[in-house]
Amino acid sequence: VNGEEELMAAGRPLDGRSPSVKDVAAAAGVSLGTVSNVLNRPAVVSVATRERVERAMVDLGFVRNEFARQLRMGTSRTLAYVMLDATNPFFTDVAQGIEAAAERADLTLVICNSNNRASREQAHLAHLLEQRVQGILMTPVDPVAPWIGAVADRGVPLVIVDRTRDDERFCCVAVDDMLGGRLAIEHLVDQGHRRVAFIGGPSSLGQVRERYVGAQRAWIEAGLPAEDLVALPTSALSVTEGRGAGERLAGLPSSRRPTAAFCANDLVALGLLQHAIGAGLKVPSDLAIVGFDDIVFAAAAAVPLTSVRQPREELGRTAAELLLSEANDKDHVHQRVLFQPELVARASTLS
Amino acid sequence: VNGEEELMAAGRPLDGRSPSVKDVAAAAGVSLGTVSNVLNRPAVVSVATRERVERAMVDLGFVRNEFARQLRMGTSRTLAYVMLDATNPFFTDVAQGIEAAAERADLTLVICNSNNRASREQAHLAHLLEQRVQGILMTPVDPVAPWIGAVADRGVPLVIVDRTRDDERFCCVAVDDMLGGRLAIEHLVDQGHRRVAFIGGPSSLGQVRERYVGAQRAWIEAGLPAEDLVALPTSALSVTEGRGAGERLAGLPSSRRPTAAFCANDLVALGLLQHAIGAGLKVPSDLAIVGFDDIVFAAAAAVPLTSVRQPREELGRTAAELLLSEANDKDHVHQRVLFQPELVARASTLS
DNA sequence: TTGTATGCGTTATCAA
DNA sequence: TTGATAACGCATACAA
Repeated sequence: VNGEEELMAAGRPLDGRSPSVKDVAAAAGVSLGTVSNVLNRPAVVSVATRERVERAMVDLGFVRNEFARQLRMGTSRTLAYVMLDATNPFFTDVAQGIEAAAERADLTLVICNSNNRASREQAHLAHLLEQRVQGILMTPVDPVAPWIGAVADRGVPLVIVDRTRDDERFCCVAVDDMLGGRLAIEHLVDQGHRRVAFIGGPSSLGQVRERYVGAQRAWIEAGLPAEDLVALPTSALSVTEGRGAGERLAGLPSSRRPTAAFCANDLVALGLLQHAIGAGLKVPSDLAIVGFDDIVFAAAAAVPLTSVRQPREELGRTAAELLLSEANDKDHVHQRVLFQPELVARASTLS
Repeated sequence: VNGEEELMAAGRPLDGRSPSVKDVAAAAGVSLGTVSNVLNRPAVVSVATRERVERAMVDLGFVRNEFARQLRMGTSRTLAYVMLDATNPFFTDVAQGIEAAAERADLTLVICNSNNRASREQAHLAHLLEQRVQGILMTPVDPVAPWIGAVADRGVPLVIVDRTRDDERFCCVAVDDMLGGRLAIEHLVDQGHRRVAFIGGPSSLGQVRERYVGAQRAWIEAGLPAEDLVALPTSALSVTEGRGAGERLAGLPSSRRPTAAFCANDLVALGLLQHAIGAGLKVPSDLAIVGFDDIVFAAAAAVPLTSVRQPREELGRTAAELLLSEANDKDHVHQRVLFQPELVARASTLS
């Protein structure tokens, strides 16, 4: 009788849907619980039946249904990183650091790209909450957006990466942008520049503001007149915007034209550099350029780019570790980690 | 009695777990089915109760459990892209194209990074199958890996991006790498080069092989001796490997040293360029360089890089559209789409 | 060592 | 218009 059932079960068609533990159980002639044991506590089941079940699994092409599994278990094994701009190598390096930490903890990392749009960010966040992810790392479009706090309020561990927000509800891992701005300006002043452009935007980006403020302070402390640090706002931190800024810079009357530019990131700096060279300017003698991030392409640029280096992978790794700490340690206390950037001087400022 | 129950329900603690439809129903004093209706067919429920339920939802901070939802529905609303190398701007551009198409179809895209490792790729794929994703796009480490066919056999729509494989089970979207290799070599021969290096690897990468074969054919057809197209294998397509290849190139006896290099991608080309400039070589007069992909940083390089351009976003978009077609159209027929690359000549080869 | 029964949170089918 | 109830596939406590 048992054998007959087995044959019938094995022959039963699955009409398109993928085989479940129940199907495997039927095919192997065992109970559903035994199949589950094979999956989760193989030690507890006899070798003979285990082999029979495993055989049935491969025959049927059984694949665990993660939804059912995690519905039952109540928690998922995935981490998420909501990235600000997937085309910026800085963030992909941060993601590498996160991924390394996630892999060590045997968690899967899914990466979402908000592409600098608050609406996308919000949509991703909502989706991730519905997915009951273990935790979320994010580089927000705007760190003070209310929905970020809402995530933390729901009890989902959250870590802000490369931004800060004075909030008791989550950890932040960032780089001291104000110091970065200071380093850039001190270097340019050291090199003898007395009129400098700050290029970057939009000013809604906190890191742009902070880099600018750091630059301003260093400028004032050097005893230079405030109006000689001229801000050229851009609408994004991209190569294209950098090129555009180059045009506007060239359009300034020579009396007011800066001899150096501090760009809010390397993409802008590379765009500016590209435009400058195209316009026949010599870098650094006609125009010195400092970038920010020290992405891998900065050193390979037309003129190797002086840049403010951030510890990219370490940023990601640390953020992931804080997230895991929050998820696992009952007495985790939120921290605000601030890394120190360092200036890497190259040909774009060294005459 | 009803009011009393409502109060009791509202007061019931959730001991940490997030509120479910049941909790919402209790808090709103309605049945579970009504809550579900509010979520899925709001038109069918009266305004008064709907508002009461919605109020209860925000009060409790209700968030749909995607696991339960999709367990019930049988299918998820997510697409996945298993990327080969997240730090290569080429692939992030492809991902942008995919994402655009996914967004239009109201699907969420999750990005996984195999980081050039077959084991990671396999792990990601297994996880995605367990997640019951609607479909998978991937740029495989090795297109003939058996587990790729296994995915298709399970009935999960799959599209190979930027690689080809002669297989009836899925679509491929790629660029004619052989033509790309041909274009690069024809251009270099046009420029008068008679000894050229092909730099790239590992040769297990089909696209490296194809670009090489295309180069070889064009070389032979130009009537040049086969041994004057010298292959310098690398162990990866990275900036670092490009620099290393530069050293090996410099180490060749001058009689056998090529006057030009065709690199299997732009990262290698940028590394080579960096090394060449560091070694005091003039590009292109001492060494001409052609890259592949035309990533955004190619034009901004130390010497703007001649490169073979691929339609990156279009590649991604087309792949995603084929995937959606396979997922939705009953009579979808698998296709092999091959885009034509084009050579973009810049200073690194133009004297 | 194996089988049975229950529930996770949701949607869908009924009946009321 | 609403409420009761049955799956979805899995893991587990408990019974055998």
